Amino acid sequence: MLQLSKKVGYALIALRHMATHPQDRIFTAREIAAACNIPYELLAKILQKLKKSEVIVSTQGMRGGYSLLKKPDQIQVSQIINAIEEEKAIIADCYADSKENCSLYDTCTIRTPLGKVQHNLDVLLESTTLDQIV
Amino acid sequence: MLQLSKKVGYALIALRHMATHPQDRIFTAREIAAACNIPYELLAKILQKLKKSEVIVSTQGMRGGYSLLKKPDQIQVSQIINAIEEEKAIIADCYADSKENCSLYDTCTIRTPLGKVQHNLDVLLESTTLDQIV
DNA sequence: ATAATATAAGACCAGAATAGTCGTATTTAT
DNA sequence: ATAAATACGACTATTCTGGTCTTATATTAT
Repeated sequence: MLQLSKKVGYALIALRHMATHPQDRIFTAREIAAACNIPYELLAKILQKLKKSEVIVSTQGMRGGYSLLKKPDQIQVSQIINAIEEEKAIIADCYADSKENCSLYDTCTIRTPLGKVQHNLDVLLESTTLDQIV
Repeated sequence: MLQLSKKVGYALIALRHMATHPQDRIFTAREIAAACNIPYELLAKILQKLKKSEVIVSTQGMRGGYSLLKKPDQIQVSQIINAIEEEKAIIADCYADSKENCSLYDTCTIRTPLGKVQHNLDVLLESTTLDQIV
């Protein structure tokens, strides 16, 4: 519960691997998988998602691979999470879908405060960048 | 991902229901379930966990039920989560279990920073209390 | 041109976690 | 005694996740 998935963990480890080497280097998925002991096929999909989210760039074909698009201090943890866990609300929405179900009042007073918690969480994850993890 | 479970949501909704009524009232699980449109058996187990974690108190037998043990501003969101999701790490640990797996260096540099994120998350959830959600 | 090496993409499966149900025991007021 | 409530644990079904496999496409070396 409220735990980062293994995929996000793998993403962080892989990005860290890239960040701790010269910035212009190109890394193949296979190389990172071997170095970090991550299942290759799984990592390949993770890297593809990171590419779609413009965290890294790829060059296809022989001698291809991936490299960081931004500097580590420009890559937010929230961005990495969102790249892999495509767009879910961090905090659950209110489950009651009509006024009568849950509340005697007209205004839903649980959705908004939960949203605040979510927002605070967002801010926290946005303010943490890759360089703080490397 | 990084989403509160439905159970935690139900717990929050139920506690909110109790907090918006006179503090000395006793609520039956069935009453709350009906009012908040939550499956009764599921809510019953949730309330039992909240009782074990001393968020609410119960009186057994006929005319029994549950009532808040503390005032809403004394009930932390983190306490509610922990009551239901028995003791899990919020942020993933480092998955590499030996030096060779992940890093060229001796010290694991990913565990500690992630721990910082986790700590910030803990602080956030501890500093949010039920009264802010009601 | 052809072969080799790489990303790209999607189907597929197994195991874990979650949500929800059911049955039964126990407590207590009437 | 009986009715109404909590207490507790087994069970099921569904969803999520991690991981694998297959195929297609792009690029480069030869």
